[in-house]
Amino acid sequence: MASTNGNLVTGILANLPMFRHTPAATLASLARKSRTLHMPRGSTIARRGEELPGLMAVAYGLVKLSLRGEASEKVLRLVGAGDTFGEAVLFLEKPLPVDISTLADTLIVVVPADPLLVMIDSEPGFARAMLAAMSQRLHALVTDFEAATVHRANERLAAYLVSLVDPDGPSTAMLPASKTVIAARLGITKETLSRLLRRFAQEGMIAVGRRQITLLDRERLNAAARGTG
Amino acid sequence: MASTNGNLVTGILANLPMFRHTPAATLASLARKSRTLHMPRGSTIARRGEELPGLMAVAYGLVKLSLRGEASEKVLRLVGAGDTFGEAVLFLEKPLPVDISTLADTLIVVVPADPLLVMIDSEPGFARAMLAAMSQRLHALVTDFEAATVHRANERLAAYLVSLVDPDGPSTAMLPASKTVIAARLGITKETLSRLLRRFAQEGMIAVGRRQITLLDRERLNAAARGTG
DNA sequence: GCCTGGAATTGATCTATAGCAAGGCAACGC
DNA sequence: GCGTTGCCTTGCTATAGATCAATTCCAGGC
Repeated sequence: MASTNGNLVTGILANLPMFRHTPAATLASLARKSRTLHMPRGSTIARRGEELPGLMAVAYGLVKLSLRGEASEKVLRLVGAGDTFGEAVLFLEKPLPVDISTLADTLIVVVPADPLLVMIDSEPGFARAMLAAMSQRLHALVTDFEAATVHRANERLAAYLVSLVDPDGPSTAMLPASKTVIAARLGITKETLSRLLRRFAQEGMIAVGRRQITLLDRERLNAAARGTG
Repeated sequence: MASTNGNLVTGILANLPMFRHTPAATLASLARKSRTLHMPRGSTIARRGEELPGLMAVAYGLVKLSLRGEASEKVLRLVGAGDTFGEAVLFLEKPLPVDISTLADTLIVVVPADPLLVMIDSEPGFARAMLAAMSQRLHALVTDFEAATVHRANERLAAYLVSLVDPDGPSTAMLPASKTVIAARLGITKETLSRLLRRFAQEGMIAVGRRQITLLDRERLNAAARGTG
């Protein structure tokens, strides 16, 4: 469905870091070539092996990129409002290496590949913004890779909990998804997550209430994240 | 040390995929601004937290990018002749997330960041080549991530062994590094690697001689890599 | 040829985390 | 209210792979 509400789409694009320095006119033109994709919670957007119709920007909702081994799954990334995915497959002939689905009612802006490729050559600074975005993604992946391979489950969880809350704000945060999904994100089973949360709570480091987590002792959590606890 | 042998450097750069479509004159100019870095086996090129002086292209030798947890280490990537590293940190303010050292006597061409950034804006097609290179890297990392998190040690090893040999060439290949390093690359200990190799050999899937590996049954190896064995 | 040091093998344990099974709890429709 | 349906929790057991501890195997230097 071609968007009848160009302003909305333009606004969403304008707030993405990679378009921070793109002139308004160019952005409006890009928005006109884009379309929106509305998906209810639990929909499959694409499966491993398929292709993506363009760069995907999440306007609202929550998208899950995951790897599936028989039975269990590993969540590679959760993409929320104001974030994008699909950059890498734009510039490559390769098919998607992940499954993509929604964890909430979600609106996505689909920016087709062609105008983006044109912009890379014509719009000064855009290529660099895109490279910076991809570098960031690469960096984040390396960090996750490190967590998954050299740190243990309790360290990963501690680091994750700390990352959930604003460093100098209140110590309370909501989990962005169900504990089952969070567990898959952390590369552990829901059972292990449950046990670790209880242990942390018993040790007085956190308090848990449904999806709400309160950090009671950030010092010790940070130590635990480093394996120094 | 500024290179006194511009031809050599130009040739090395010309053979990198990302410069495939760069005009010879531009390449020569870039080569003039580059320098070479000769490091004996076992040298540390940079440590986590430091910065890199530019894009690093390996002319000959072998470079190891690794993550270190106390005691054990995980090898993220082995970079051989004709390959590059350090792209991501060029476009980001972030420090290196890995330790970098040489596993053999190595010559590196260091291409400083500034002229590359200029080329991104001025040289049509170069930005896209760079984006393609980074996409490839991202894709490879996702593949490794999947291997490390959803596949088991024997599956990872089977997949790795298959990837070592040319699909329609001879069934024999040399390990690119010591078994200790290969083990760290696969995210297992050298002891486990040793046991798995023996098991594969006993089951008639491979033959092992020092660093030489011969695949005797690719079918079963592929099955093992998929966990279907 | 003989030593010497790093790499590889092998065996004997140990442990973190998975897997299974059986509830428990909150939310929602009727 | 009261089942039904999805999470989530909790206890028990199983296991892949790590860790510890000896050897053994080479390759290179003298």
